[in-house]
Amino acid sequence: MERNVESGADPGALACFAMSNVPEKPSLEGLEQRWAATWQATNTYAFDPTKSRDEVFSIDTPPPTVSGSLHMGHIFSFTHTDTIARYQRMTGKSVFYPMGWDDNGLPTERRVQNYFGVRCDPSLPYDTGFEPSAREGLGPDGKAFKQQIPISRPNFVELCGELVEQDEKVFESVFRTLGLSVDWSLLYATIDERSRRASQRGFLRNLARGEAYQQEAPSLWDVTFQTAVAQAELEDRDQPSAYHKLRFTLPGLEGEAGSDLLIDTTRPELLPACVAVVAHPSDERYTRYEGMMVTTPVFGVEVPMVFHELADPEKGTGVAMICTFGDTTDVTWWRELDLPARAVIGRTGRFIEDAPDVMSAEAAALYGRMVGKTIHSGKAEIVTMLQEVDAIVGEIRPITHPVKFFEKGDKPLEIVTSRQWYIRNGGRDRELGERLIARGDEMAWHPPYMQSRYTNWIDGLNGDWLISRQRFFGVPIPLWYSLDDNGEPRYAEPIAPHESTLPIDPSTDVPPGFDADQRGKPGGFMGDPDIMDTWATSSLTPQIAAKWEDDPDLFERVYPFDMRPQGHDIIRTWLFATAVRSHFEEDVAPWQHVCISGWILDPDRKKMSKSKGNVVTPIDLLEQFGSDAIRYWAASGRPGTDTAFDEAQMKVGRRLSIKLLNASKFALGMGDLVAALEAPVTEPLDLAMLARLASLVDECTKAFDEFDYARALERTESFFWTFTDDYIELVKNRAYGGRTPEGQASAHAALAIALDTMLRLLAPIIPFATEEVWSWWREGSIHTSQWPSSAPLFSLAGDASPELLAIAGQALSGLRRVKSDAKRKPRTKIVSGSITDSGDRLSALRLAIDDVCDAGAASNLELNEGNEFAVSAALEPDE
RNA sequence: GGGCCGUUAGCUCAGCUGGCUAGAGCGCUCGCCUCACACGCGAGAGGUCACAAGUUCAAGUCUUGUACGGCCCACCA
Repeated sequence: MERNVESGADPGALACFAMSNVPEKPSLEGLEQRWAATWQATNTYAFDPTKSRDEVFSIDTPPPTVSGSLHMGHIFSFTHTDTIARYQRMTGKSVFYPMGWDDNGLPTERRVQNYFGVRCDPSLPYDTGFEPSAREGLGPDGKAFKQQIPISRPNFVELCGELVEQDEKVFESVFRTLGLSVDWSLLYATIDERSRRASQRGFLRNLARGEAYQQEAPSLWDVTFQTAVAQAELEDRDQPSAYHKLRFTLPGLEGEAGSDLLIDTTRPELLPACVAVVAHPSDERYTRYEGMMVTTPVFGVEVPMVFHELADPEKGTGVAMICTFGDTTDVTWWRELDLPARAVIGRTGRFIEDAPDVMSAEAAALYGRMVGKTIHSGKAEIVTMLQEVDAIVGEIRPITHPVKFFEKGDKPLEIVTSRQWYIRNGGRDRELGERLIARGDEMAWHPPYMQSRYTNWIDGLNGDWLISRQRFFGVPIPLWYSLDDNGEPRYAEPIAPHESTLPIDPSTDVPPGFDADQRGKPGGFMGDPDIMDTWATSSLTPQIAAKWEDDPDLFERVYPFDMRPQGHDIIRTWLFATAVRSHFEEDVAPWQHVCISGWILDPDRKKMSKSKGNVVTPIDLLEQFGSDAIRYWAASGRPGTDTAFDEAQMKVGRRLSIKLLNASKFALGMGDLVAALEAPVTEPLDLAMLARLASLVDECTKAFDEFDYARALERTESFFWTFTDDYIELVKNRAYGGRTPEGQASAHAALAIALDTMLRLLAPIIPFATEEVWSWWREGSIHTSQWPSSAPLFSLAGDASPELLAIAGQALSGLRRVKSDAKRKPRTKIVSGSITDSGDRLSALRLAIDDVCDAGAASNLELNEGNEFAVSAALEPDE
């Protein structure tokens, strides 16, 4: 391996042998490329598939979404995982650490649209010659696209694959630069063949066992993406809206004339979809109208007055109109009160052609004024119509209220009735929910309080998991339906492929027993047009990574996984969905340990995000500070804790790495430290340092065993600075041979042992600097070396008091202070002085007094017993 | 409204099962090119541990409550 080796022109000495690998001027620059290449070339992190289950540590990494670029949140949490992987590897485990790319789904579709300026139109035929003419969202004229070119689904999927491949190369490069000890030969992508096979197999098995089912039902629908979405993908956003007080007509009671019934609504445009009005069953203002019909304004449709607990007497006038469908409460009322459906909003978010059939011809004509309009302009139209008949009472009152959005969408969700596939998740089955909650107890949560998010989410579920999506780029639902004589699909009898044929695409593959030319014809068949939700595939990452069914031997050795690292924001989605699948498929929790990372906050304590424009690209930071420095920053963030993006902390990490190089250079300059590793340690100060080191090893081992990389780092770092600032200064003279040969040999041995141990303690956190130093004097990679053991260190230290190092350090500090207060140089000689301290501490200090005198350039130090620690000294005259 | 987390020096945070005279780094002040390191070294200033009550010989550390901040969920008439 090439290195800046000095010429060796110094005719000096054999002693230079040990120095021969140490650069004249150690530096962090270039370590990432050099060592990443070496690790790759020598398969340093290769998983050994012959190891038995108890010798394996397996990690189920959630594949990052390949939608453009990595952000600091990835760097943060992947570093956490990597420190654990490296620790486990050093304890002798064969670490199964695969990487995956989550490349199917909407983010990729959207990125392809923006990048190539296209959109998918499934009705178009495949264009074999299609070449995207534009890149990076710019048209041929260099300006942003005004219009997207429609292309066929196969063309669109091709472009997805092309773009994803480019992105994945960039991702891999960043992760290699960051120093992730991933076994890249285990790489998978959620759209690759193995993932599609596992995903479809998983679904078909859910179907066979009755855990998956289809249903024609109202569900939340994104009108922009034109797909159904699941509960886990929702978020609330505050939106401006307005109360409209509508005048319905109540029937006359006991011969009285009819009267007005006033109803507040924020969605007057859904009036034609009104199927009932609802009040609370104990609300006496309305209970007397039970069983009667009220009349809607404008359309004059008669709807029943119904009663339900969810109607809030305090809200508005205490009575609400039930429309199909304005919100999820409407769906509940509609279902529980067995009301008819009168849909008016179509899948595109516009008013549909056909007026509800309960309308009179006259009403239908009025409805005609809304047909084809968006929700927004439909609302304006109905307000006009209401005003024409004086059916809006008082002012329209603007409000702001939370509205459900698809987390990736920018228009409010509508509720549309459609046929969709679901997987049971306990949302409609309390017993199943309880069993899934119990699965959470089978996992050790780090930090423990994160388990409550899992439990709370299951407790709050209100429906099963909707997994079908009306999109293009993803894993297809692996089913066909036979067509009856009228060409209508028999949805109740789906045709499933045999598992051995997976993966399939029902839009091109032909079901058993049919010919290709029967597609779409009466008596023939059709493929299910939908793809699966991205979570339906990524919930199987343990199975995918472990090569489920494709490699049963591997599966046995890694599943269930030891560790699942992830952010707390995806507990409700990824973690939960994965638990559901493993519960059904393997009847087990998918992991033994769940390690939750926090978020990265910008210095103003806000979550960093692209929209806020406060995102810094990882690669720039890796280059600016060095990978070890960035890893240091990441590893400083305690498990589960949101952490500020802090360049100051990265500088500290860089400083630590550089210091490690320099301190190592000093130690290795002493002579043959490999031989010194076996030499006797005799000096009390050296033994005290080793006693401290032994305790440190225990602390770090315990911390890493508890997945607390941050604690391990903090302890090691703290010791390291004491080591360099106090210990090295104290023994420097002795190590150079300023006292006895025995004292020198003892110092060399202690330096060698301490360096060897500290490098290994730091290796999981700062793999580059430690590997660099390791290469100066040790064989092989530090990352496949053994994690330090405290026992030999305790044995060496014997009954030496670890306190001595601190006592001597304080004495030295006192001597320095005298010089600092006198504004004299640190090397100024102390001609006489005294140290006052307790008897116990003084008797300890006596054991290292020569080292203290040497480090302080002091002679004639008196030790006086007293209550207060104090140092006084007379300095040599100023020149 | 329900749940969870946090509140310790100007800033970012340690402080594990209660025993400290409350620590670190950054920043700040002063000094220093000391033969590993000026991408450095040394010294120093700086805190009634959010507030209140309680348990205890002893509380930053345990209990209860309050305030403030954050996150998740529920709340769409």
